[in-house]
Amino acid sequence: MKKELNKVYEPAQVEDRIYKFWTDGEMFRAEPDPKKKPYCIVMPPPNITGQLHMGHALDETLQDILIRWKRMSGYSTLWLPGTDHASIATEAKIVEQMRKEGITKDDIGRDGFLERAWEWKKQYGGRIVSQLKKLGSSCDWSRERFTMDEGCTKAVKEVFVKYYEKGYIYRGERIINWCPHCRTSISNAEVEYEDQAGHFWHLRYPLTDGSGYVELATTRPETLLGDTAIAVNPKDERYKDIVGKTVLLPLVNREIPVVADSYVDMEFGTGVVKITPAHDPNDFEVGARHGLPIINVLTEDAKIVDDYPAYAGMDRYDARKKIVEDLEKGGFLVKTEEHEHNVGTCYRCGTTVEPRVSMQWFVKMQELAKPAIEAVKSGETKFVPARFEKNYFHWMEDIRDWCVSRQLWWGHQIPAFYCDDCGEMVVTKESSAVCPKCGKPMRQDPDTLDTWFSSALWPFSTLGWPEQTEELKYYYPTNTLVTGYDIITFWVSRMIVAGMEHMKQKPFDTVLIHGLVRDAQGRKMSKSLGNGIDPLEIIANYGADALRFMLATGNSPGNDMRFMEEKVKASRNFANKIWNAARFIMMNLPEDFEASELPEQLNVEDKWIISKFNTLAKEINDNLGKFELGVAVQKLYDFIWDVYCDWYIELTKPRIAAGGETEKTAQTVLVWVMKGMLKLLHPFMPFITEEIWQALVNDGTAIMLQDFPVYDEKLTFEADESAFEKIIAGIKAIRNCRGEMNVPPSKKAKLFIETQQKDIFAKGEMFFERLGYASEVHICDKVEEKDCVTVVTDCARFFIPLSDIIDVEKETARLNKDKQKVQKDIDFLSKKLSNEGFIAKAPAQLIEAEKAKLAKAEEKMAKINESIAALNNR
RNA sequence: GGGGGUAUAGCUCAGCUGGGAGAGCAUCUGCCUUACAAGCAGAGGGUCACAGGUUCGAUCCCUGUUGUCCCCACCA
Repeated sequence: MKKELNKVYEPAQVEDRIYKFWTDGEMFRAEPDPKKKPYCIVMPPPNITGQLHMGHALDETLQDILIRWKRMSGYSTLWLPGTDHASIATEAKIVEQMRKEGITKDDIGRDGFLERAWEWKKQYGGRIVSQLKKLGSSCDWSRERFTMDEGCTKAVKEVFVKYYEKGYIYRGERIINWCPHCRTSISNAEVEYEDQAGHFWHLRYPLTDGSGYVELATTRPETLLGDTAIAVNPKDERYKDIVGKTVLLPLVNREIPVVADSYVDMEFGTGVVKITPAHDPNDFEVGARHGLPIINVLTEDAKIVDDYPAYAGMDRYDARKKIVEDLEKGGFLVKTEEHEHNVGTCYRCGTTVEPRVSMQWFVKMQELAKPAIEAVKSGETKFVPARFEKNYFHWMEDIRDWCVSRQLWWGHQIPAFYCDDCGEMVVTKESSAVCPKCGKPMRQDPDTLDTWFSSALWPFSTLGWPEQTEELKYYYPTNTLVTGYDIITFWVSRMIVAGMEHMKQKPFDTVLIHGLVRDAQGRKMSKSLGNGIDPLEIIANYGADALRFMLATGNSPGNDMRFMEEKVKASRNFANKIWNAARFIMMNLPEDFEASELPEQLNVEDKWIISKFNTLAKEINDNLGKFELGVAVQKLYDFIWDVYCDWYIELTKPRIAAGGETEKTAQTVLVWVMKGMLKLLHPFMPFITEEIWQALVNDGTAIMLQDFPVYDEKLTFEADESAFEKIIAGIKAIRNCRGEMNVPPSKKAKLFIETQQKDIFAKGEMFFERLGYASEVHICDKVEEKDCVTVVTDCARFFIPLSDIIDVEKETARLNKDKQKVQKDIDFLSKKLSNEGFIAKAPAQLIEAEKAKLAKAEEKMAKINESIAALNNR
């Protein structure tokens, strides 16, 4: 049954082979199975432009842990992978690539561009997928999807038409956020606001009746070209007289009215605002209320339009400078102040967005949002941690219409068609349309849809919707969505909206939110800072298991974490620890060893570890069920390292040396617990656990398809567990004492144990020899030895004759220190137990436990006193 | 302007519904004990930010303060 293992675990020689073993065996495949319960996770589709980064690594790791756990727990488990076409990001990449070749989009036209884009997708779209595999992701790759594949495209059209027919989608001329660099509209969610240092220019506009000037302030003087009014608050006494008059717009010499609008804040600036409906969302509103004309002064790339020859073709910021100069020359500039203001930027490229009036498609969100809000309010869908529900509600309850059209070519082209002759418009799922009025072929809207429009449908489009597939029936609603808090608004909210509207059911029951992986200094990892860490490099150096383990450890849902290489190293060391534990077991197993059930006859230490393992299995399941992956992994670490390796393995060594039946039992228990630990650990460290499993069990089975350990009451041995803890406490006390006295392990000494519980300690004799460095062990009612170091626990005194190094003074001091500690315990406990309130109100179980503790402490105190007295009487 | 996170050992962080504070790394002391020096056995180190409150009992719940980080918001 056994195979030789290398001394050091080398992940690089294992991982690809194991991954192939899984995929060759089609072990990630999921099929609807009426005999099983479904468990489904749809993977947040990474962008095809993307390279694997730490954020993905964390996201994937968490999902894979859950999926592997559920798979082993008997669910029909589908983890559905895929990628996102990422319209803006991908288009930008291709445009950039073409720029290097000296060509533009217009040179090759829409079809030529799309051809290039698909080519690009073919070439790079698979890159991120192969990187995901390196992490050990157990997705059903046979079901891999792409947001622009046939099925998703069908779903997108279906939804668009349905929304349109129900009146949820409309087309209109609105002021939207425009990115002059990406040359497209973007939605509110895609704008990031940041404070920027700027100026506040105070200008004066002359009244046309010659009665003076009106002073106002602006942060954007270049938009003055598009001013169509100035506004004051109707309640503002200062300006009562000028409302209804007109002013002459400087530089442009256009006569524009002074209007009264409550939007104007009297306290701010001069209480007068210039109104530029085409370039400011508020001004747009004011303009609409007062019927003001909308004058657009900027081109798509934020240059001044040709209508203003003095500035035509100038970039908005150059124009700003020139206009301020000209205003100054003309005597219109009163003063310039420093001013910090909040500026919207494009979340993709960081360019300052330009509010711009244009014809766009919108989704009316308010009605659609209601069932989505209700789904979370009612607890149908839960966020973990729950606090993110507040973010969600905040966004949803104040939701604006969603601008879904993009002036891009890479994406789902809007299924709307226009007749150039009569202006008729048709919205249809068909790929072409004929004008119902004049019978002529219609032209499809050139715009594409926001990337998030298709990802909003991801939980059901990937399962086959709009077809009623078996998969859709079986796996929808999906179970857990794992994602970062940064895309709750972009994606999570829109999936819930779409799920409630089209499926009439929530898309998933839990949203597990994780934080960001930051660098060691706590900064965001970013390209511009160059502080990103490549997960693939970490995998190459330490192994995927170490990276996964590190990402799962010491991390709680929703909180950011720092990436530190030392943490990966610690995880790698842990992997190595298990590796060597397995190696130890196997090198001691006989050639003909057959892994078997636990024997009837078990030693107390066997029952001790089996019982502890049983508790562990229960807790791991509990923690995973509550999404406390970090807690679960910590418990596993402690059990494997401290309980199994540092204690149990050491305890088996004398038995292995002894041979015979006790050796055989030890081997059986060693293997039994090891197998159980490997199974518990497998979701976290899939590769090494599979590799060890293969070597240890060697019967062609895969650990990833084994049953996950669960609590089994037959395996709990409370009495044996606590009995053996007494032996451990004794050994620890002896080691502690020897350690303090700097006695090396090689210096063995006799050990006399004085106890009332001889039967218990008798079972530990060989352990006191091996782990307590005793040359021989004597257990008795009363020890009369002289010149002994004495060590005290609550149920025994340990006498170690070390006459050559014993120092009465030091020994007394040591015992007194011990005594002080115990006294503190006694004080604490007796105070607590004499508190009437405590006795009256604390749970009875706790009171009993505290009483027991006090009794033990008092017992220990008596023993210490005895020892001190003996020392003094020497 | 609203909303939220966070404050725990020198560092990075855990701590499940309130019942004597934990890990990793770092530091110190012993150990090549035939699975592992990527290791073993020990040690030191914390008024759980501050001030109140609830409670028999608070790191945990409530209020306020301070520091820090984030999200949202139309103030020209």
